[in-house]
Amino acid sequence: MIQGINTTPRTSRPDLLAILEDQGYRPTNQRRDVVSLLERKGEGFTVEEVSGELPGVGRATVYRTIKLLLKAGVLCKLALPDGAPKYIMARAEHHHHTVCVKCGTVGEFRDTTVERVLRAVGAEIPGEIVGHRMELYLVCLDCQDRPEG
Amino acid sequence: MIQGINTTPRTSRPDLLAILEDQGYRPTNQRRDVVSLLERKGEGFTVEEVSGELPGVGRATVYRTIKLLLKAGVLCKLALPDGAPKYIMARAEHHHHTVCVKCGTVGEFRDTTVERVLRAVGAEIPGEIVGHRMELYLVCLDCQDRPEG
DNA sequence: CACATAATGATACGATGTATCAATACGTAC
DNA sequence: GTACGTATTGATACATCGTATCATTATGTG
Repeated sequence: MIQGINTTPRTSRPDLLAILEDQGYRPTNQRRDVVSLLERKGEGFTVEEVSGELPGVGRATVYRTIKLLLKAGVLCKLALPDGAPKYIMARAEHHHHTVCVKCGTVGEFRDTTVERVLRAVGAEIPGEIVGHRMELYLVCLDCQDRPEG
Repeated sequence: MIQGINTTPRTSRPDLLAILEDQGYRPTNQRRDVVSLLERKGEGFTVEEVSGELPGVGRATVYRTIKLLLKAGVLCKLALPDGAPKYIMARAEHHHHTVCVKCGTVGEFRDTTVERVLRAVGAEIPGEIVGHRMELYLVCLDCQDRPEG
C-alpha cells in the first residue's frame, strides 16, 4: 500500500501568505518575498540558501517566517544523515521523506503500513506518543548513473 | 513482535577503548577518560555535557573520540524534535529510539515489523536505500505524573 | 633511544538558529 | 487620511554543534 505521491504533481499550490494572514499575521513585503521564493523552490532548501537569495530580507526574518510556516504545517523540516536540516513544502497528507545522500534531492512517500506499525509500537511502549520522525536515505537513480560526482 | 530491549539490562559492557585499539587507534589518556565517562553515562548525553565534565580533555578531542565511536558503531546519534543531537550507547542489534520531549530520557525498542515495512517501502522507491532514521517522541510516565515541570 | 607519525589543544571558523531592542511598517479607529 | 498602538523588522550579539588548522606533544616501533 505504498503511494508514491512525489510522482503526482501538486495541482493547487497553497497561498502561503494567505495562510499566514488566516493565523493573524500581517502580510508584510518581507513575508511576501520569502513565501514567493519558497513557492518557487518547494523541493528542498535550507534557510541560509533562501536568505542568500533574498538580500533585501534580514536573516532573522527569514528564520522567523519559516518558523511560522513550520508551525502552520505547510513546511516540513527534515534531517540529512549528519543531522543537517532541510526544509520542503508539506502535503496535506502525513507522509515521510527520502533524501539522496549524494545530491540531497528530497522525495516523498506515504505508506499506511508505516503509520499502522508506528501506532502499534507506540501502544506497546510506556508513555504517550506525541510524534515521530522518519527518513529514508538512498542513492537516487541519477546519482547511480553518475558514479563519480 | 515488539521487543522492549530497554528493559533488559546490558550484561556485558563493551570495552570501548579496546574497540578503538582494534581499529588501529592509540589508547591515549584522553580517549581513556572519554570512554570511561561514556561507559558510566550510557543513557543519553550530549557532547558538550561530556566535555564539560572532562575539563582535562580538549573539546575537539571529545568530539573526535565520539566521532570514532560513532563510526565504529558503538554509539548512536539521534535527534530531538527540534533537531538537537543526542548520543547513546548502541546495542548490537539494530533498533530505534524513543525520546521523552519533556525530560529528554531516551529509550530503545526493536520491532521487526518496522524493519520489514521499511524494506518493503524501499523496494518500491527508485534508488538504492542506504539507511534510515526513525525516532518516536513521547511523554514518559514520569513526566505524565508530574504535569508541571 | 630516535624517529616517524598519530593525537592533542587552542583557536578560529562555519552552520543553524534564538534573544534583544531600537526603528519601522502595519492595521484600525477616528 | 491621520494618529495611534502594536506587530514586525534588522542589526547585533549570543548559544549550540561541529570541523579545520597547525604548532606542540605523546605514542609505538625499529
